[in-house]
Amino acid sequence: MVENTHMTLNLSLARKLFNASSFNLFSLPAIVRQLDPIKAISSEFRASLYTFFNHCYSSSPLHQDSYLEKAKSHHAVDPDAIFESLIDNSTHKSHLNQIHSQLLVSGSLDSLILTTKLINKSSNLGEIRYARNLFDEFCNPDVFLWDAIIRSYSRRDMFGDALEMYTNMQMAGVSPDSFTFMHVLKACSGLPALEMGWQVHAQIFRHGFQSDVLVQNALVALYAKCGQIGLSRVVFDDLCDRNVVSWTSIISGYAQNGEPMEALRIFSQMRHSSMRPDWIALVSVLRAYTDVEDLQQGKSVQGCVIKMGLEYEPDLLISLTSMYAKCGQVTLARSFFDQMEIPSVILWNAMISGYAKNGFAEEAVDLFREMISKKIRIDSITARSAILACSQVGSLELARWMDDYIMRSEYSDDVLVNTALIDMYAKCGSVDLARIVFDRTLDKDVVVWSSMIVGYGLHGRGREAIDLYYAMKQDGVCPNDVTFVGLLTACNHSGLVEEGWELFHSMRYFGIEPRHQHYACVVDLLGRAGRLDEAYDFITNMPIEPGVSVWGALLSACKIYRHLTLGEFAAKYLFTLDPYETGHYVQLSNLYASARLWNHVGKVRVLMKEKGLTKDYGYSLIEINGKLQAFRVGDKSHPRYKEISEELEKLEKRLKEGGFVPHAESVLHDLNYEETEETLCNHSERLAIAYGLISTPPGTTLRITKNLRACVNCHAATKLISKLVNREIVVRDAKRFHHFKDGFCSCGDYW
DNA sequence: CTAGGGTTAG
Repeated sequence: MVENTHMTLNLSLARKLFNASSFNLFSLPAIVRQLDPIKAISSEFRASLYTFFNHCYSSSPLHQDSYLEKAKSHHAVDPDAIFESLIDNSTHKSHLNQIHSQLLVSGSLDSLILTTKLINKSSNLGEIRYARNLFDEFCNPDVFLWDAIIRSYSRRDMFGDALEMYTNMQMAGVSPDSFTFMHVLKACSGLPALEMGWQVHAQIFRHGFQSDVLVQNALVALYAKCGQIGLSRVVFDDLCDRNVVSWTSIISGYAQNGEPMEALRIFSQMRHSSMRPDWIALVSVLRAYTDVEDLQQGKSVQGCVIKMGLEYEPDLLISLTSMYAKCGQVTLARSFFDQMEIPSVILWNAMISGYAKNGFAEEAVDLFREMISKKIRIDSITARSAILACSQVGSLELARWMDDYIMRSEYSDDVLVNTALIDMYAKCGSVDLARIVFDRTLDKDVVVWSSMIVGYGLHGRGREAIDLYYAMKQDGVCPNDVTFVGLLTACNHSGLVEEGWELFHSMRYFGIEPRHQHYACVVDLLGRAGRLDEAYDFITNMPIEPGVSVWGALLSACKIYRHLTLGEFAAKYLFTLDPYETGHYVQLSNLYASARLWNHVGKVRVLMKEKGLTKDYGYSLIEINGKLQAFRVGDKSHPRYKEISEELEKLEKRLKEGGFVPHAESVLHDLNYEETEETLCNHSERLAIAYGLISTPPGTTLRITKNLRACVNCHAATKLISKLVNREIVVRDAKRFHHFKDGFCSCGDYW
């Protein structure tokens, strides 16, 4: 039979080829192509060929179950189909390379379809340059090929290149399709480039895509990413055939633009329409609830998740973890975190940042360490969250460890990570180490400069903060509102009243509108100079309603200068604005105590009781050999308590000999001073110092962290101690750092 | 011959 002869011929040819070349899977399509032009092939022939394929595939690194399935059908012997399957199953650039050369051998390269597939696969494997090379081999790419290369760039976040290819495409006279617009718009939102987006929008009209759901959805996302949520809404409202993506885009758009309530409103509209949300839609909705911090409602979405059987969707677990972590429900968040089996950086980041944000800094650091020991790849967000946690722990040793880790990681040049390190060192007590990070940071942006300025301010090194500000301007970097918060704080903490006043007024030259914090700093400045009436005038002339920070600054100043009427006035505002903040009551109580108005002190205590407020007990932490030890008065649980109290007695004796007299008011009226900062502080600071003295070699700097602000007595005592024992003592209180040395403090006795 | 939307952080 003729057919049979053909078959035998072809099979023998195939065998010959098989034996001749060191045969591999990739040459299979070329062999099959040699078998052409046999179109009608008998089932017997196919069976033989199938055995052949089977042999090839089983010895190949690519497992082709899907292909073997296809091979049983008659399409299997189509070489292009084999190529297609090979491309689909490639996992490495070397595979693509072999396929490419076989395409050239078999003369299939003119098949745009296969090349498009090859380009798409290259970009999915991250081989963007290779994809571009493939593209460049074509003289007349069609729209699909253009789409493939634009998509490749866009998906790799190379938005500029994507837009450049789009321009080239237009110059080549190729008409875009909906996919072109989709990817071009994605590139515009990635940059983001609103102007370009507008131009593309016009072209979309010209090409008649105004009711194409794909393109319109991309427009909704574009305008949302550019902060033009109103325009997103217009596009969304004009869309008659909305799908689940349209709804998700507008919901997440509102959530991203700080309008979570509107996002949730649209979600309920969506539920009233017959549109069923999928898991991505639910992720967006959860994000909106996260911003609203409405746990009750968030839980109802969790119910929705379970009802739809999506509770094992990994990304929904991430969103639920993140939502609960952000709302402070870290235990609940942890239970979702623990449910997830596949490792995901985003999930770990959500948990770490959740811990850090809610005062569980140690847990955050532990989780970060666990991540490293489990060899889970971190990203720059992990690094930043972990660094943030370290700055809250406050241990300089931990800070050093973190810096060392980052320096050896791929994030040593990451500007955002370095900014976090600067902030961390400053908050862990060493502004000089912060400066080293600052100096090694390349391409300093305004945030890097500002962090360093804020750091100097925190430590009362106002001169250096101001010098750095001039250096920054010299460097051509424009200050922002945060820069000025740092500068003004620095001036406050260093007593640079005139400089601060001038800086405040220079803000308008940079077009920066002062915010509450800036006004509070000025009030603080004037207050420090004793110019209380001026401070009050300043407040009454503020263009914005004075808030807690402003009145708080005034009250502090009144306490220092014992200005009763003005202090009471400020306190009245504070109690209205923020009735449950213990600190304000303590401040007022201190004001009364300093004026020896003991019955007023008592009244404040009653006021606190009525509100159900309890005082925060003071404690001090000291870091010894990288370990933090906590002290509060009367706490005898420390294993070295006896030695500590002996040292303390010695210290008190030497203080007395050195002429230290405790603040008279607080000693006189034991019964009434219960709520003042003196009792709250409880001199835990001195316990920590005593422990530090007996646990470290002479001359070692002591680093102490307190939860409250410095109290007058402890501050005076610590100054003297630093001189008596010849040690530098660094104390971080709730607001700032004090560097005690030779009987002086860097704060100049004003805080 | 391609999917498109989302999650961390600031």
